[in-house]
Amino acid sequence: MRIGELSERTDTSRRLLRYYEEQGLIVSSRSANGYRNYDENLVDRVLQIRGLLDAGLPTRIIRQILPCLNKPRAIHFPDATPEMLATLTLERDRMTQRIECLIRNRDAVSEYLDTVSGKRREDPSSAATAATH
DNA sequence: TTTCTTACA
DNA sequence: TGTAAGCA
Repeated sequence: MRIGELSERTDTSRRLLRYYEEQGLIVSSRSANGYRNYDENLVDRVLQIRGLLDAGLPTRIIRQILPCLNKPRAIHFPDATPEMLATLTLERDRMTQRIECLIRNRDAVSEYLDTVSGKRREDPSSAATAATH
């Protein structure tokens, strides 16, 4: 498929798709006219990349861990370099921190919402206590 | 019309 | 990342 279709199917701008390719996150072949040609499996790959990006991982990390995320369970001890395991562990822990922070903020927002909907205007300003990293 | 590259905001 | 220019 061409960039337009991949863009629509992944809800990602063409600009970003070209950027991901430039960063080595995805690959493509070229048609005679120079147009990029993407494989079907790139749809899921792009979606996963965006997920990782949303999780806060920088493209350089994604580039190095994407290959091991694709071939999970398989006992590929041979290519599991200690550096990679270290970065994966670090990133996982960062994700955990983000999740915990999100949970606190969500609960704070919920509390505020409950207070407001309950017509409890006693002290709305102190209802929600937002958490920071 | 769609995509391409390059470059600026 | 968006957008614009100038091609193909």
